[in-house]
Amino acid sequence: MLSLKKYFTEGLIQFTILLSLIGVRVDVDTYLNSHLPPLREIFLGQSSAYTQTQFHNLRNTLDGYVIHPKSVDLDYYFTARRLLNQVRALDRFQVPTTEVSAWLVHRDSEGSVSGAQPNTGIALENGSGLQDGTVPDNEVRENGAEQGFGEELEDLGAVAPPMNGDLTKEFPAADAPSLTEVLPSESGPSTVPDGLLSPLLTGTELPFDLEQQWQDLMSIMETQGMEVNSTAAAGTLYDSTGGDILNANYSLAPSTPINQNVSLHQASLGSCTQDFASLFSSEMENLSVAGSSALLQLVPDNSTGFNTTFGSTNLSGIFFPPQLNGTVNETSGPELPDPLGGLLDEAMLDEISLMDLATEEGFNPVQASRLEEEFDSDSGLSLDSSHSPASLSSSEASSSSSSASSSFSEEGAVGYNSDSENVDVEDAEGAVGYQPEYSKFCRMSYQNPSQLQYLPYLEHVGHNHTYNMAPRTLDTDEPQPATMGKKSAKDKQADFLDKQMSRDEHRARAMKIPFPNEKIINLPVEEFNELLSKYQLSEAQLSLIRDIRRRGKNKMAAQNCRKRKLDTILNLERDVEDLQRDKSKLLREKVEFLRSIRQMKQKVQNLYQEVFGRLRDENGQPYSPNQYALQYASNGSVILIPRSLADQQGRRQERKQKDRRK
DNA sequence: GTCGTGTGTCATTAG
DNA sequence: ACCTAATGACACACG
Repeated sequence: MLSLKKYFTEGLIQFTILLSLIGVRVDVDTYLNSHLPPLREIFLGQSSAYTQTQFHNLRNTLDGYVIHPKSVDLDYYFTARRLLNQVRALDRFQVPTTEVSAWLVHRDSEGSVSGAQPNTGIALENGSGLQDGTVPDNEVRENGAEQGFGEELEDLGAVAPPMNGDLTKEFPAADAPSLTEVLPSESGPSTVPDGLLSPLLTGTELPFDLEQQWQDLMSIMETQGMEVNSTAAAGTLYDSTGGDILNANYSLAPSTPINQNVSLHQASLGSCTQDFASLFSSEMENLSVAGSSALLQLVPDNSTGFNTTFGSTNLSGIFFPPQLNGTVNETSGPELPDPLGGLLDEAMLDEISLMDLATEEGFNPVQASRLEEEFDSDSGLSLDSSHSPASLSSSEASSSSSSASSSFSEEGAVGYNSDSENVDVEDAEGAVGYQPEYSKFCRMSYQNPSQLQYLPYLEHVGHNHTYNMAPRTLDTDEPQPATMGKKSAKDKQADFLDKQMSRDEHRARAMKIPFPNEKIINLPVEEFNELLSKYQLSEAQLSLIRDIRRRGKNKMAAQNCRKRKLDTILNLERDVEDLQRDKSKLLREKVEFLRSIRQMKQKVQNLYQEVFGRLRDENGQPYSPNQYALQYASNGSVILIPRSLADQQGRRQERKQKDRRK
């Protein structure tokens, strides 16, 4: 089959070359299954990448280069490839350029927000609005977040739900203990109320679908569609619809939008719910029960102790375990090994997996940039415009430079004038001078000589393909150079049209063929047969005429075929250039994303350490990071669990992730 | 003389 | 069956 032969030779080879040059792996199945027409066409049908489409006919009928043969289908194909490349390059790790800024502010007994403790090192990009401590509680909720932080934090990308250290004032502690209950103030020991562990230990059901909220959060993060809801950030830290303090503090309000740039006015650990929700695994559903008494649920109490503990604390980020972060904030308390125990939500891990991979494997932005540079410079495919065409035709360049200024006709005329083959004017129909070389380009379906400026690689050609001619016929036919040089444009055009098929022309003359070869070749079959019928021709003449016609048509076909090949190569080179540019662009974007993710992880780490460092047990002693870790349950609760359990969870999480990727 | 390139031609195939 | 386009292969001319 022609299609198989053709496409599996030309088309497939070209694609192979192209794709190998750019280092792209082709998933043929993807194309075949995704109904992307180009590759399907290559294998299954018509493709203009290298097709038998009759370009010459297009040119003949539409005046040559006006219709560029560049394939739309090919463009479509490469567009599809580009998109696929983008997807592959990003590898699902495209995370919003996110910056988290969380604020921990406590309110004093008079109800005003105050920065009871100085910021302990976590950058408070927008901390000024709260640390004055003069804003009334409600004002903070309603105005502070919206005005003091919401605007400035719009650039921040991550979700940092607000914390409120004094939740109980708005939401009476009823069913569940608040975070502050397990976060006694530094001024005095606090005991964990009996009810502290109850929500987890007893499996108390939360009125809110925190999992759903978490899903929402993740979806929002993934789509980078986070929007600031300052009200939620400041005032709706706790669900106003639920009386459950725990829920109020550690869960998102069901309808609370996740904010990309949230400043945590009135921040309390309760608001960490949203932070943790971004990170912690849903597996904590089980953990909350299995954890037994070892689990401490971080819930606020009604005392101000929480305020003194977490006041003016910037929870700038989402809690990330150090092993994910790679860098530990040494200024924010004791080192907290593996604080999250790998209980990050799969989705989150999925998003950052690539980054982790990158950072852990040394793929930092600098190296990425270097990689990019190497890619650009050492791709094995130099596609700069000055280079690519060179291979195409060194003669093209030379001929362009040498003869670009001269018109085609002049070039041809000179070239053929120097030829010794002079042909006399033979018949009245236009077979004027016989200048085979001059006519070479005339029959390439480019009827307008000016179009040949686009074919510089042809200009220098001055070959004499009369090698099969009998020597005697080559001597006297061609006009003298002097006369050619003085030819008028009209004469040149006539020559242009008449001069071709030197050998056949001579043969025709020798055989006394009564009509020009141009007619023999170009007349339609009917007219051609009619022409033959008008003359009494011998069998030898008829045979020659048919040979002339056949060769003439085949000559044009060969020229078109070569031109088509050349166009295909040029288009492929151009497409490779485009793909190179796209790849470079995507690589740059990738580096930027990696950088953003790293920053976000650092903030998360800092926030985690900040929160953990402020936790106190019933004796007022800090928890050892070697023994405990913060976890976030799927129901939104922030809990303190033994590290061994956290590690176990982390391993489980990793296995789950690995399985998912398989 | 050799090599690369351009061209013409033939044979073949498919539409 | 014939015509034509397309194309691989080959030979030749030329620089």
